[in-house]
Amino acid sequence: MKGISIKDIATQAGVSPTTVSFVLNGKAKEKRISEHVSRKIQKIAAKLKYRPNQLARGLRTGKTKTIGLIVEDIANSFFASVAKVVEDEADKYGYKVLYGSTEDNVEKAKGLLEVLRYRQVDGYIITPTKHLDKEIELLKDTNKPVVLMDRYFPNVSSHYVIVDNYGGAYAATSHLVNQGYKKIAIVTTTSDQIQMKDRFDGFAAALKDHGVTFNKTVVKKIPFEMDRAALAQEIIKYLQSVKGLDAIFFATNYLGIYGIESIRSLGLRIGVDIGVVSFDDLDLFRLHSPSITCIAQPIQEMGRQIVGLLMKELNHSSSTSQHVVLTPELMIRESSSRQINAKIPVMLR
Amino acid sequence: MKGISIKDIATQAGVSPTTVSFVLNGKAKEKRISEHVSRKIQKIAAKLKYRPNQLARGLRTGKTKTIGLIVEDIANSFFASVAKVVEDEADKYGYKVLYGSTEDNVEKAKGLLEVLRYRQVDGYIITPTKHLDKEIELLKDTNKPVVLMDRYFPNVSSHYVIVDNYGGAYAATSHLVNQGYKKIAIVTTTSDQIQMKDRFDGFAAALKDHGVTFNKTVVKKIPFEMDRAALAQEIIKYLQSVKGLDAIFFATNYLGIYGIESIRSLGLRIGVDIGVVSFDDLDLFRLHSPSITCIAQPIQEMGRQIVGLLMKELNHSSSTSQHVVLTPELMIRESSSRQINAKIPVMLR
DNA sequence: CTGAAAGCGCTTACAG
DNA sequence: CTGAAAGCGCTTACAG
Repeated sequence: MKGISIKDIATQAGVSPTTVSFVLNGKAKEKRISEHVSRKIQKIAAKLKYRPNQLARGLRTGKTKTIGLIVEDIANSFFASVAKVVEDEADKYGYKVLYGSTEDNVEKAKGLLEVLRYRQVDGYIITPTKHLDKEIELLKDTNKPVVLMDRYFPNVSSHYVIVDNYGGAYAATSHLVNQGYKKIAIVTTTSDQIQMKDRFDGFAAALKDHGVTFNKTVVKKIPFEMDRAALAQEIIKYLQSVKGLDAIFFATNYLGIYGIESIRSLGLRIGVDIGVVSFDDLDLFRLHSPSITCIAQPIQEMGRQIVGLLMKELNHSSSTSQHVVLTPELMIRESSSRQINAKIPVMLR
Repeated sequence: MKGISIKDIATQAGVSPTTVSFVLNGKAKEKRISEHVSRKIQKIAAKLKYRPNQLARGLRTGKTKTIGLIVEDIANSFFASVAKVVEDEADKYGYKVLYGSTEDNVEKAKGLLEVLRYRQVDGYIITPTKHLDKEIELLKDTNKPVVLMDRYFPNVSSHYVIVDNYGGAYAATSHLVNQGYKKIAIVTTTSDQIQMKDRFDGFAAALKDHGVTFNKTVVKKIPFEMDRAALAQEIIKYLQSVKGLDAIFFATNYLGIYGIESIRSLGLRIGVDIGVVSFDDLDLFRLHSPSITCIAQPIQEMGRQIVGLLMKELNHSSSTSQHVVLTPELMIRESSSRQINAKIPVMLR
C-alpha cells in the first residue's frame, strides 16, 4: 500500500507536512495559512487523489469513524432492515459499520465486543443477549458511547431505543379478544429478556383485563437455539396438546413464520379455525393467505433514532441515559378477523 | 483509550518491547527467546488482558484483518443471508466484515469502494453494479484480492462466485412448458448485467427449444430504482395489457414478491389462472398459498466459497482467476402445477 | 504565517 | 538470547 501520503503533498507543494495537515483538515484560517499556500495544497491533494490513511489518523486521534453494530442475526429480516437504515444514517455522518451476529449466545456476544473494542470502534449499537449486563457496564468505562436496541437491562443505566413491547402485545391481544376469540395462547421464547417479558406481560394483562382465561396451558416457550425443524415439531405438538385453543399470539417473527407452517401442516385454517397474530411485519405476513395480523415495528424511525443518539453522544456525552420508546403499529389483517371469515364458527377440537 | 500496550508489559517483565512483540506473535522459538522469559511475558499479558492495538499493527504491517463486503441491499433477504454466512466464515479466519449497500447505483458503489480502500481493508467481496468494471480493474492494482459475487464482468478478468443463472432459468422455464403453459412471460429488471442477461437468455432459449412463443410481448423490464408502489402498478399494467398470458417467470426475488401481490390484486388465481416461478427462495415463497415454485440459490455454499477463495488469495495470490459456478435448485411447488390445480382450464382474458 | 519534533502502538531489520 | 532504533502516516503542542 504505497498510497500517497501527506509527505508527498508537502514535497510537491514545497511546504511542511504540518501545513498540509492543517489545510486538509480545514484549519487553514484558524492557523492563518495564506490563501495562496492553502489553495496550492488543495489543488495538489486533489490532483494526487490524496486519501488520508485512516489507520494512522485513528492511531493518533483515537477516532476510527467506525461504529460496531451487534445484532441477534443479520439474516433475520428485522435486523437486516435495521442494519440497512443504520448503514445509511451512519454514512451521513461519515461513519462505517462493522457488524456481528450473536445468535443470542452470550459467549459470541462477548467475543464480538472484544473484537470491536480492540478494533477501536468509536461507538456501539448493541442488541444484547442475556447475561451481557456486566460487559455493558464495563464498556462504559472505555468512554465510548453505547446505544442498546430492541432490548435493555433494567438494572443497567444506558441509552436505548426500543418499541413499546408491552403496549404492542396488549393491543394485539385485546384485538383478538374483541374479535371474539376465547382461548388465546402465546408462543414465545424461553428468554427472560426484557423485550420478551414485556410482550408476555402485555399479553397476560390484556387477557386478565378482559376476563379471558390465562393459565399455564396457554403459554408455550421455545428456546432460541432450537433448530427450525424441531421448532415446527414443537409447535405442532403444543397445538395438538391443548384443547379449545382458538387463537395464537406469536411473540417474534421467526416463531410466527414456523408457527404458520405448523398450523397449516395440521390442516387448520388460519382465521377460521384459529386466529393468528405475530410480532414484526414481513412480506410473508402481508402476502400470506389469509394475510397475517401483526405488530409492525417502525424500523426506519428506530434506525434513525439509534444513530442520531449515538452521534449526539459521540459529540458530547450526556450524563443522563436517553431512553427512546417508539410505538409499534397493529396491522389488522385477515388472520384475526373471525367475524368475517367464520361464517360457521369452528372450535379447534 | 489508554489501553495497556506492549510497553506496559515490557516494563513489568523487565524486558524490551521487542521481546514482548516476538513472544506475543509466536516467534519466541524462531527468535530464540528463553522459555523462562517467554512464559513470564505470556503470563503478564494474560493478567493485564492485553489486546494488541489493531490500528498500530495495521499501520505497521498494512494488514487490518478486515474485509469489505459490498452488496446490492443488505435488507434484501438474499444478501442478508449471504452476509451472515460471510460473517461466520470470515470469523473463522479472524477477519471482521465492513459492509455497504449500493442500491445498484454506480456512484454509491464507487463511494463505498473508496471508503473501503482508505480504510485499508485487506480484501473485497463485491456485488458489482453496472459500469463498475473500470473500478474493479483499478482495484487490482492495489494488490488486494477481490472476489465478485452474484455477477461479474465478462470483459474483466477476476475471481467470482455465482450460480448458473442460465441453467436455473432454463430449467424453470422448461418446467413451465412441460406443465402445459403456452404463453410465458418474463418479468425482469432493465439491468443488462450478466446475471440478469443469463437468466433472460436461459428463459429465451428454453422457449425456443420447446417451440413456445417468444417475442417482445412476453418480456417486461422494470428499473431497479422504481419504488415499490410504482413497481406493483407497473406489473399490473403489464398483466392487463398482454393477452393470453398463462405463466410468468420473475427473474429476481423482489419482483416475485411484488409480482405476486399484483397478480392477486387483479383477482387472478396463482397456479390456476396463471403459473408463477421466481428466482430465489424465501419463506414467503414456501408458505404462500399456493406455494411458489422457485430457483433456490445455495447460499451457504456460496458464502463458504466466497470467503474460502478470498482467504486463499490473501495468503498467496494466484495468477489465474478462479471462477466458481454453483448449481441452483429448482423447487417445484404449487404455483406451477397446472395439472393439479386447473381442474377447469382458465385463460387469462 | 509556517515548521521541527514528538508521539500514537506496533513490527522488524540490524546489531551485538 | 535480547534490545535499541527506525518507521508506518498521521496530528498537534510548541516555538519562532
